[in-house]
This record gives sequence, C-alpha cells and structure tokens, in this order.
Amino acid sequence: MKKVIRQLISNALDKARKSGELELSAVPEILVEKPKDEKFGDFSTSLSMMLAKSERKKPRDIADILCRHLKNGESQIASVDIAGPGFINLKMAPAFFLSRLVKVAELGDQFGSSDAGGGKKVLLEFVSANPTGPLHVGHGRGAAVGDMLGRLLKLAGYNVSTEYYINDVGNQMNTLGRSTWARYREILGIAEEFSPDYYQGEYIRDIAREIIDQRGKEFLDKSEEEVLPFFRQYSLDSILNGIKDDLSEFGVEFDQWFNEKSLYDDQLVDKAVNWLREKKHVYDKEGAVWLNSSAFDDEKDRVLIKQTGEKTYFCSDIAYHKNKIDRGFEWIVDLWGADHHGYVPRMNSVLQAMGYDKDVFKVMLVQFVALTRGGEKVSMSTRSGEFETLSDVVKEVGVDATRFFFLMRSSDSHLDFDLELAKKESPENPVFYIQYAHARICSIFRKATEEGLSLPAISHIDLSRLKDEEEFTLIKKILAFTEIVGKSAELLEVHRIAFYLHDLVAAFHGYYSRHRVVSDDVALSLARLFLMDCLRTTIHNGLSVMGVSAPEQM
RNA sequence: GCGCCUGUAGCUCAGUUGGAUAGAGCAACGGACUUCUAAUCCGUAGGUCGCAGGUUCGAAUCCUGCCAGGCGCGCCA
Repeated sequence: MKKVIRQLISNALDKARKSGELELSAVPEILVEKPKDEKFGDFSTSLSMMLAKSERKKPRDIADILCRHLKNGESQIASVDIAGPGFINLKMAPAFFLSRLVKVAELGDQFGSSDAGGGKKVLLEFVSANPTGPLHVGHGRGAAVGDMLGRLLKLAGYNVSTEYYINDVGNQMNTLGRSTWARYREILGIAEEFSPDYYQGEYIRDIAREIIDQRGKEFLDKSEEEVLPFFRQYSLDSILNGIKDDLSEFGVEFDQWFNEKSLYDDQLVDKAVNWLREKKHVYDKEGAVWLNSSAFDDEKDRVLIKQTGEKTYFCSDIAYHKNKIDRGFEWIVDLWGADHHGYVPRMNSVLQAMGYDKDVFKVMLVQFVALTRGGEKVSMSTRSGEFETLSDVVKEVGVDATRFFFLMRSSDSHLDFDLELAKKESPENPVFYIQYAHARICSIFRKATEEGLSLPAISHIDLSRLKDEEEFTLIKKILAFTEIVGKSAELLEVHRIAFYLHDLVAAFHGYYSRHRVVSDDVALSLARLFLMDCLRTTIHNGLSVMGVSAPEQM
C-alpha cells in the first residue's frame, strides 16, 4: 500500500521537475509512514525536509509545490495538508481503500504475501536439540518461533529452507549408549551404581525396556565394547523418532534433517579445516589445532582439534556452516537458545574468516521460558530428569495455546508461561480472544445463509455502502497486514503478528457490538458481509502463519 | 571480573529503529444481553519509562556510569 503512495509522490516530483519548480538532481528515498494519530491523515512523509538542503528552499515551500501536484488530477487522494515544519499529510479517498479491499478477497489464502524478500535463498536452522533426551519447553519455544519464521519468510517472498541439525557424533552418543546399557542390565537384575554422568531421565529406562521386549537378554553376557554400537544407535533412533513425533504433533515440519555424522563421512570437516589453514586462519599450538578467531569478533582463539586428535563440536560446526554456504544459501539464520549466546562471537568469526560478508549470517537468540503452574515455578533440570517436556505441555494445554504463548512475546524477552492461564477458555487468555473473533464472523455468515443471503460476485456488491468510520478503521487495519508480515520477516520478529491480530480483532469486536451486519437492507448487508469476509481471511491467514487454527465454531 | 539479554501501570508485555498527549491485556471499580456467539462491548482509575548524567529543536528509544534480575564465559556438546 505504501508502495502506491510512494508512486504518487514520485509522480508529483516528476511533474514539479518538468515544470521547473524543483531541480531534483538527487532524490532521496521516499519514506512514507503512518502518522501516529489518525487525525493527521492516512500517510505522511518528511520528504520536503529532506529536500530542503539540496533545493535550497524552505521545507514548507517545497511541500506547497508537491501538494499542488499531488492534488492535481488525483482522485484517490481526498486531501493533502502541510503540518509542522513541512510534513505532508495525505488523506486518501474511500475509493482508494475499497479498491484495495477487493484485492484481499481475490488473494484469499495468499493475502499477506509479497515479494519483499525478493526470492532470497534463506537457510533457517532451529531446534537442533541434542538427541539425548526428549524436547523440553525451551526447545518448544524455539520450535514455534522457528516454524513461524519459516512461514513468515515464505509469505514475505523469501526462498526459505528449514533444517534440523542432529548432533549424532561425539562423546555424548557414547554416554547415551552407556546409559541405556546400564539401565538394561539394571532391569535384568544386575545392580550396579548408575553413574551420575549418565542421562538420568526415566526415558532411558523406557528405551531399555523396549530393547528387552525386542531382543530379550541376548546382550547380557557380552562386553560393553561389543554392545555399545547397538545401544548407541538404538537409543539415538528411539529418541530422534520421539523428537520427530513431538514436533509433528506440534505442527512443526522440517525440509531437511542434517546429520553431523555426514560431515565426517564426506570428509567435509577435514576439508574445512584445511581450507581455513590455507587462508592462514588455522595454526598448531601445544599439540592442538586452533582457529585465530580472536582476529575477528571473538575474545580468544579456539581449539578445533584437541591434543587427543578428537575434533571439537566447534570444528564440525565450521564445516556445517561452510556447507550451508556451499549449498547456495544467501542468508543463514540460526535460532539458538539464549544459553548458547557465548558461542555467537566465535561463530561470527568463522564466517568472517571464510571471507563472507557479515550480514550473510545471523544468530537469533530465543530467551528462556519460565513455566509456572498457578503462580508456582515448575522446575526444569535435564540432569534430574524432572523437566517439563514439550509433549506434556502440548497434551495439557493444546497445540494452539502453546504455540500462541510461545509466539506472543518478543523472542529476546524472557517468557512467563502460565499453564493454568493457557488452559483457560476465558477472556484472560488472548488466543481465545482472536479465535473467537474468527468463529464469530463465521457465525455471521451462518446467520446470513439462514436469511437467504450469500456473497455474490464482487460486481454485484456496492461497496460504496460502506461509509461508517469504524468500517474504514477496519479496512485500513486489514490492508496493513501485508506490510506487517514483510516487516516481521525482515526483522525476524514474530511477536508482531500476535499483537497485530489482537489489535485487528479488538476493532472487530467493537464494531460487532455497535453494528449489525445482516439487516433488512440487503445491499448494505452484502457490502458488510464482504468486509467481514476480508476480515475473516486476514485473521485466518494471520493465525495460519503462526500455525494456530482458526475455528469456525467455538 | 568480563560479555550478552532484560528493566515501561499492581501483574504480563507492546512501543512502527529519534518524533506529535507513552499504549494493550489481565487484575480493580462502574455500566451494557428480547438482536449475527456476553469467550464480547463501553466507561473509570492506574506512570519519576530502574537511577544519574550527556548528545539536540526533540530521548522510553542513541552515548557514558551506576543499580537489579536472567544467562554465559571448557582442548564439553
């Protein structure tokens, strides 16, 4: 919508240039904004202030000239005012908004989409929780935010691919296998001390029981070396399948699952290290191999290959991110839990060492979730195994409320998640407020059908019957959706959509209580039904990008 | 000690990247159902934007220093 306004202003500039009133040797970017207060108009621009210097004219004089050309022969503009030092405030004609509203209905499910992203190839990596235990609520927030970001970026015209990185290499896999092996023996009657280094959760026992069900006691007499590969692999598969099930249940699907192991199988880790060595960013010291990350963002250099010859997690991460670039992605976005923020500078350093532009790589941190139940903190500790799993929360609260709660706050703000509140089907719970609006509109359409009214082709609807100020408030809010989506995608800020929807829906509820849509006046009813249809589409698409359902009845 | 995030109404949070009188929801109080869903609406009250300086026509927003909370500072993953 702002694009159209920019075009109008640009036309006015052309006219002013042709008439010789303005020189316009260099025209700055035309910034169009929405005034905070509606009484200033629908759009405003500070262009005349920006031009004042190069034109050597007073801002107000420039504004005068532009005003004249804006008004001249332009029926879409209702009025143009100059305010303050030289702000140009535009008020648009009703027809301007109505003609755009028609497009909302035409676009349907696609309303909100744009080419803001210009088809940029984005790799969005999120969750990537270690496959050593089930997902907890913290992962859940990352999953919800990442999944929504994926949808948002797609809608805003980015070519996005989502990926889960599986850390299936290293000591933790051995520890996992040993944990299951120990539980296996324990269940079969061999009492030994269960090491505090092992994974303590009850799910390890579940896996051990599965193995007993399927294979019986066949491993019991063998040595740990013999059985470990099996226990390691079985536990990994079992946990990973659980994670996949949990995510699927939560409405989160990935385009790719990427195994860390494949980096080693394909020699990519060695290649990446050698490549950086050739670039003089890798050196040997004290029997280890180091990256000179301190030459970039990092506070010190980091070890890639330990004295023991083992590679660090960081080392394969380098290969992984090089691989992302080699796959042709132009923007690499990682979503990490806030507890990993100390890792950001060294990863930034890696991409700089590789010689890539700073803004191809972006780490987005998702802050912690504090789970409460009726005001009381629910403890979370992976060690003790007493953590609240994502699956438990989803079972208790439902997918819609869980996702909405994860998505309604800025990601870099700590989240208080009250299970009791999320469960409530009452107005205190914001997700119901929005879903209810959708159901309410559907109910209006059911009523209309009862009265024998259904929406005809747009040519049979007289939209000029929409005259009420509240109706135009609604229309303007609907039309803002596409820009909100684009902005949220660009800034990677998912919470804007939840706030937008709440605001949109509040306007609807107010309208609903003061106006009847279906009345004896058939022409007016049809015009209002059309507006309601566009509103329903907007709410539906907004909830859809959040991965939250839009019920037709509640 | 160093680094990152946060600090805005009693509570939970927005605040369009420096703009016009700082906004929502919940909680509190008072109203509104003979009507398309009252899971709603309308109104009242609630503020030293953590504190102190600075930058300028203008600061919740930018800079500096403190204070408080969270998280992190491995040849772990």
